[in-house]
Amino acid sequence: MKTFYITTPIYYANSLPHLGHLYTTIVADVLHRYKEQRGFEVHFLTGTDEHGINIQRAADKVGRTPKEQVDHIAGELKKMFSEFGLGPESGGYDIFMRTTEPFHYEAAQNFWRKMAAGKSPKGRDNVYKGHYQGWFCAPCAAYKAEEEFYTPEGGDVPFCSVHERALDRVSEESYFFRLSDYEEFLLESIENNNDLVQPISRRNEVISFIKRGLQDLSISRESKSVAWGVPVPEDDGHVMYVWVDALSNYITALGYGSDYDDATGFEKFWGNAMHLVGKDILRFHTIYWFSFLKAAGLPLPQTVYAHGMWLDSAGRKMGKTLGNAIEVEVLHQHFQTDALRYFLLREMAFGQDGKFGYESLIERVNADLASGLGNLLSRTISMIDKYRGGKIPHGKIEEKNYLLARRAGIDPDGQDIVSTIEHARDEFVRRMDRYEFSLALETVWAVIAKTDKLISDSKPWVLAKDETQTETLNAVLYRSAETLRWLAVMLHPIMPESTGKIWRQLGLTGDAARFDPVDLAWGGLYAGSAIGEAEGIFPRIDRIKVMNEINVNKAEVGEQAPVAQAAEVTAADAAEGAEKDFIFIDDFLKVELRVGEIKVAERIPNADKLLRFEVDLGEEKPRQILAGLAEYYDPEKLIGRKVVVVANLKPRKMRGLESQGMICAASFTEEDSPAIATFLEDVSIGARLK
RNA sequence: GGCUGGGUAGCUCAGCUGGUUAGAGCGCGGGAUUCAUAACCCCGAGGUCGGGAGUUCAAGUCUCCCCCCCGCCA
Repeated sequence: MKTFYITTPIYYANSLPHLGHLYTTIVADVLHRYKEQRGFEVHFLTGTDEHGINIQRAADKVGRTPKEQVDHIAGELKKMFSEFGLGPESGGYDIFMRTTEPFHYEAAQNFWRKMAAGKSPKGRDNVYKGHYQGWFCAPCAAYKAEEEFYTPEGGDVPFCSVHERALDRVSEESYFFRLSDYEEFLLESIENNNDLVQPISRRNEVISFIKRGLQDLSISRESKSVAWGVPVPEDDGHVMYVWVDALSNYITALGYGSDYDDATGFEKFWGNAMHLVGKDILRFHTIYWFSFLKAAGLPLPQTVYAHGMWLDSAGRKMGKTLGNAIEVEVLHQHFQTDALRYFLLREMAFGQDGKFGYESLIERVNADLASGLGNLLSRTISMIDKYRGGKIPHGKIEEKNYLLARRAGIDPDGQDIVSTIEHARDEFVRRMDRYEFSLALETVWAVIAKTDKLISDSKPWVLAKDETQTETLNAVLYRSAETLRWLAVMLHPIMPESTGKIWRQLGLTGDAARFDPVDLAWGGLYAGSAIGEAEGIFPRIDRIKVMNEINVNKAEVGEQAPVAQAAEVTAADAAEGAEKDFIFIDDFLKVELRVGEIKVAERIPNADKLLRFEVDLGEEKPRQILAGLAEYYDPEKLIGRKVVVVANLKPRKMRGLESQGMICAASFTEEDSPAIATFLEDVSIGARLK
């Protein structure tokens, strides 16, 4: 049997689980299920990397031992994975690897011994002892060259330019790996094999990095300065550099180098391995890892694939400082796992960066899943129930009825739909095989659209009233149901739970997971079989409601939800004014009210109330205006709207953004929903109100 | 600074080796319809394809210059 070994990185056990962990693991899980359908015996590894100075420090900080710290993080990760259906109980990962396992110590040491015993491609010792002097960034877990740090004014300790914090001075005895002898080997391996490092753009970066020249790598620390690690064999005074220890996990977990055997085996799976990594750790997984493997006389993996990062909806990196991170807990509370899986694979062109916004997630769920796939299932099941008593009709049309079918706009022999869906299937498989998930899903959705059109065009509700059209109606219903069967098989890796529901509603037994999409043949749905009970698989999400819940939620989760001060006109303000004396026209004219068109409207991360607008007042460029309307309006729906703007209001800053004016809205009380002032007639942008 | 990749409809993006009126999805406006999760179907609006120069019968697509953005540079 063909085998496939898929790995996520083992996640560094110094921070709590976040979207990045979830994303990589979901992608791995999708590939895992897909490859299984395609007939591979798959082994799926994830886990935690638990050694190193950072762990030691993180543990010290919270008063735990390193082991307690890593147990805690590993536990949190497992918990998250199981909440999202990625645990072994849901058919997810096969092994949760932890580098503190005793067998890993033994195996990692054997891996080291093997490297040390061998010669480099240039015939020198792979590992030698020397002296290391330099600066080390603990958060990066990397030594820093001169151009990678700077010394702040008045200080004498340099700072890491990535982490903006002090580097550690390291001056000690160290083992080195003869990386400089591996340039040719690496270039040859990578350049001659397009699959080895993907995507191509990343591969090119790795190549150009190697071409600039490689230096030998320090691969140990004295244990008196870093104790939390795997001891260097035969030399307890040193522990291995975390990356040596961590990378080797991919093989030690398979039983390499120890007696440990989880019934899978190195020989069996190492021949076809794929490492999924974030682009930030690509170098370690290519240059270092490939060289280590070569040094130990082991073959390279099949593929190392570097995926992109999720940015916030404005395209910025997510992080604690900006407070714009997507909360895994919030996702779990408000969204189905399958919907999230779909979104993650559909929204990001795999390999590139992607933007993640709760609003776009809701939009995709509503448009693609509820209105698309879910609705197609719903209408199909409902019609079979209503028109055919819940039994799948046969789909054949006799020749004598061809004319009738044509009259209803239906291709009589169904060849049309069969070739369409076969073609889509081929395309889907081709794209999945190239990890083009987003495109693969687009292909499937084109089939959904086509099927919806088939139904709308043939109008089953009309056919149902015409006895001569019995067969035509049968054919429409059958084609739609059989198409859904195909869709369930194709989409299974992405949405295992929902496709199971589709499967059962079609009255099928067995499991979509067991079908290889390549083997799908038209006609697998048996005429006469009874459909299952109808059940909505993707409920529509009320965008405004859920967005508000999410904001409240985030506040509860502990993120500061700063009081958003809105530039809104309230009745209270107005009422106060009303008690005063009359004003003169001049007073009124001091207020410059102008017509503006909303060009951009969006929520501000973490702000419950504020929306950010860009309003075109016919000036050189649109003005940025903030208004406290987020609880009442869906920003997207406001784009293009003409509104009244107080144009000469003194600009002020809110949440760091300057508001250059005010959008007028009316409301009775503070609690009342405001209504934005608008025009019924067409009016030019920039026109003044008077 | 060096090297990549890119700047196409309000948003996200397709547009291979240059060839008739520049496409898709979402959003927006209108129509039609009722099997369905206010879903589905049809029609429409909206782009001087970053700017400039050039090659060509013909350029989003090739060349050069400029501007801007992303990534990599232990």
